[in-house]
Amino acid sequence: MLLDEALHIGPNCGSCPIRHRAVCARCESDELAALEEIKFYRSFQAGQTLIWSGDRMDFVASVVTGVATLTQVMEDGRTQTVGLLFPSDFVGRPGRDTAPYNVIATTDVMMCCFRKKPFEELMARTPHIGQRLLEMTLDELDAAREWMLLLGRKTAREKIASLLAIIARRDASLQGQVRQRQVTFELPLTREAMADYLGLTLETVSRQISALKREGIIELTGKRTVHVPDIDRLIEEAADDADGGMPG
Amino acid sequence: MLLDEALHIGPNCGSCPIRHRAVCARCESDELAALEEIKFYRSFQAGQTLIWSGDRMDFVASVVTGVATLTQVMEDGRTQTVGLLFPSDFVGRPGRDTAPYNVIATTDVMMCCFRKKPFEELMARTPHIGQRLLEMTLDELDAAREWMLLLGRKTAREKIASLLAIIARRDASLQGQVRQRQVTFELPLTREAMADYLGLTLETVSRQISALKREGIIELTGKRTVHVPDIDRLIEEAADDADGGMPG
DNA sequence: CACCTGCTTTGACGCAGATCAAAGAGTCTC
DNA sequence: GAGACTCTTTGATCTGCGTCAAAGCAGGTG
Repeated sequence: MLLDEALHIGPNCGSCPIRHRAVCARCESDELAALEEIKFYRSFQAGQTLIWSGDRMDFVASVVTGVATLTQVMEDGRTQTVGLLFPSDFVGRPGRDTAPYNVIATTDVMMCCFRKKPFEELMARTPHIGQRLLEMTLDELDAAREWMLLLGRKTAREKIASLLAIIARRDASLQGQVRQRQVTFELPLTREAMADYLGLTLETVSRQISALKREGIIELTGKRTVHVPDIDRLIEEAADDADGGMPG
Repeated sequence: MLLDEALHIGPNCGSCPIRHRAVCARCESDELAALEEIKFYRSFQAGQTLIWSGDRMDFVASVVTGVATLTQVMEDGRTQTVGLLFPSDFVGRPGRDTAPYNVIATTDVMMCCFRKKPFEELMARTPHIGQRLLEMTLDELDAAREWMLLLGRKTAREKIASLLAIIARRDASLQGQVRQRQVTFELPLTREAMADYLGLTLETVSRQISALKREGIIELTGKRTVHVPDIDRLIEEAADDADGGMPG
């Protein structure tokens, strides 16, 4: 299924689904042409580790379709996910050559990769790429800090509600939808992956999801399809101030 | 005392203590001259809130001396510090005009401020500033993600040891020291500020510090002066892999 | 079909860290 | 130098979440 998409995406940036959100968003057609020269697609299956922490990185990349996680693992096995990568998110850091985290596909994933050396040279020549990357990095920093509040101070229930709200929001924005009261989406993560992201155990994740279900805040079809009858109630459970961190 | 320093720092970037680490690090002399035109110094006392979350920000700034925190506060008062600002660290975000966090001085602080509008214009013209800011933002993102591991997965004791190790390291690097087995430094934070950064209560912070003292891993003179007889033992307690996150 | 294997749910119990409470220690003011 | 204030330490108790254990529920395979 993902391979089909790959065929459709082809080598032409003009028809790329993340053209206007990714690191290339601000590029003019000549800059885009230069990027096309050094890009290549790679696809991965759900569960595969794309990049191992400590490995040499000879490319940087954008997620085109699918979801991946950035995770850190301590020597004794304790695991913390430090970032969720959705379509248009950027992987890798210009000017560094070993990966600091594991990157793991949690669904099938398609990546648009650029060889690192030429990408860095291109960045030095074309300010639009660096500008966009700065913007995206600042957004990621904000997201990381929002997550620090979650990890440090929220209860298990608030953590789950926050995660569901964030996935619902990203899912909607990918489809360019306006904000709606009801939403339905697929969970791109196993209970264990959620636990790793939320700083919980998988048992606690399961129990809290059951509790939200019991109280009618969410409805499940199978284990992975979530329906939220009233998004505001979910956001209330997340204990975020204001609007739950809508882009602004 | 800080006011004395302010007099000494004066308008001349050439003699600035953070000249080679701050956002202006890569600037040539003409770029520096342009920055000097729009800069001004402000100093604050320990405990003062420099910036309130939600406030309009009409400047960006570098910390010259002292330490400040970035903190988020939930509606019910739960507080999480999401960043420590040491000398040379940057505050504010070009292209955004309301502050997302409280910025609080935990010691007396001197800031080198730039009016936002002219700074943004300057950034558009001089790539060196944007490049350096990207580099610094990527470093902050790494630090935020390291902190996510701490908040999500470390024990109270490991959290305290990690914080002490980080302060010791930043303190040493500010004085350009090589790595030594023994170090002594001042804690720039109250127990409560430490708790807010570590996702703990102040009582737990106090208990864990007492425990580390009892076991000879640290020694205290007064409440704030910490002597570490063997930094490697402290890093071991922090449960970081490898070298405890030395710059690399 | 029976038997995997991976993911999830639910239950019983224990503990690290939170909460509540009180007292010590340093500094400032009058 | 007595009182007030802030910061810190220490003790007693409580609780949310982790740990350990077992069973349910797909989907895949011979």
